[in-house]
Amino acid sequence: MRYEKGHKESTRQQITEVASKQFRDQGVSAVGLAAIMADAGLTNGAFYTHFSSKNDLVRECVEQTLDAQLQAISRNISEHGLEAVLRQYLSPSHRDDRGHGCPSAALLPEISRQSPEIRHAYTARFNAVIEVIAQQLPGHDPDDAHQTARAMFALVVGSLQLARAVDDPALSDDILEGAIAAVLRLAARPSKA
Amino acid sequence: MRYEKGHKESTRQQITEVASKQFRDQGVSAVGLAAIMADAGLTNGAFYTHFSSKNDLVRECVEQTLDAQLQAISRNISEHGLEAVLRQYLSPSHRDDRGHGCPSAALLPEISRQSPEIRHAYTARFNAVIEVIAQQLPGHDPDDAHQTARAMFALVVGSLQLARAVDDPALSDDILEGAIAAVLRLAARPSKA
DNA sequence: TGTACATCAGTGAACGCGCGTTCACTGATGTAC
DNA sequence: TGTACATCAGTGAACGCGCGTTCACTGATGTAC
Repeated sequence: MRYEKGHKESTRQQITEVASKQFRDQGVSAVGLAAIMADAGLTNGAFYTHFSSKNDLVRECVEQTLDAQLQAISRNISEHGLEAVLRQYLSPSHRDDRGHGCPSAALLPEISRQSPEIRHAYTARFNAVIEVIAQQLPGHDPDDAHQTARAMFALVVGSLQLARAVDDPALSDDILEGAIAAVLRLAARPSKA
Repeated sequence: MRYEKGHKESTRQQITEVASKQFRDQGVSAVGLAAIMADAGLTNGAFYTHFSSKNDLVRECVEQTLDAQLQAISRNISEHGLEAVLRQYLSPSHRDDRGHGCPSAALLPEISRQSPEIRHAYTARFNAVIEVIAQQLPGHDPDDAHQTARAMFALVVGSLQLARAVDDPALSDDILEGAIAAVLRLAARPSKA
């Protein structure tokens, strides 16, 4: 072969990584394939030897970034605990680095407008991360733990989005800090004591 | 004049309403001016007698929809109370009608990528709605009321986005119900009792 | 061993189309003299 | 009173450009005989 073994797979991975960053930075519909391919060091036409369509690439990016996030959260929770993960998620450095951050915070409204298979891929991974969070809520009965975990997730995603949207740095910091306090309150308190 | 008095203003309003719906339905960057103008019953070129650019239209839409939402929330809170507003916000009918719903839930990540003036307009109106919510939290001291109000807002926005993104109707309903319970817990409980 | 052919990742130009924006023009009305 | 001109919301074609996608081609390597 002209290229060493695994070359095509690593090129595909390179495209996916570049695209995942650009999608989170600028939004899925605002990024064109030409910009992605140029950033990946390739020309336009090569795209279709790796993906069948832009939708196919978006699905791959959503799946990969969510899988990576799930792994990172699982590892960090078992190593450092839920509160440490929470503080990292709601940190200024995460807020200021959309391109490598949480896909839900960067793309949720767009995900709800994507194709059925992308929404399906999102749903499965959302449930997986909720499962991991729910296991950190031992004071709650199982149903309540899941409900609470979903609310905690919604709270941190919404807060990160708000912290990124407002143009007042002090307010942005307050949003992050207030969210940490609120999530800890939700986590600490079973709804039926 | 060829047109009755107030004609131009009502045309501008018509464009803004059509655009606000389409932006929330499909996202700002996915909607073109031609589609907006066609829906408003006009041709392409007339756009620039009303707005100086697409950015100008987006700013107007963000301002108007947020102002309308603030008025609606204020009125409904004083008439029906915070919990009723909450239940309406997190209702299936709101979830299923993006086009006429909360601009934050439909557009937050995109707002964070818009021009400085749009982010500034967003910030002012975000603070206004937080003020209204904070006044409904009498058990909290002022700083805590604002922090809690922000967390409540982030929670409902994030939950509505999640309820729209997942492809499992039962899960979507559970997200909305769990969010109601969680927001009420945040509202009920001062962080320092 | 040498040669003909198959493979295949990637090139780069082109497809039709829609984008945001510009502009010469229309035509109904109001105003000036 | 009649006529010439100003006003202005809206028309519709066109601008240059980028979109997602297609496709004939390249050229280095592997395989068959």
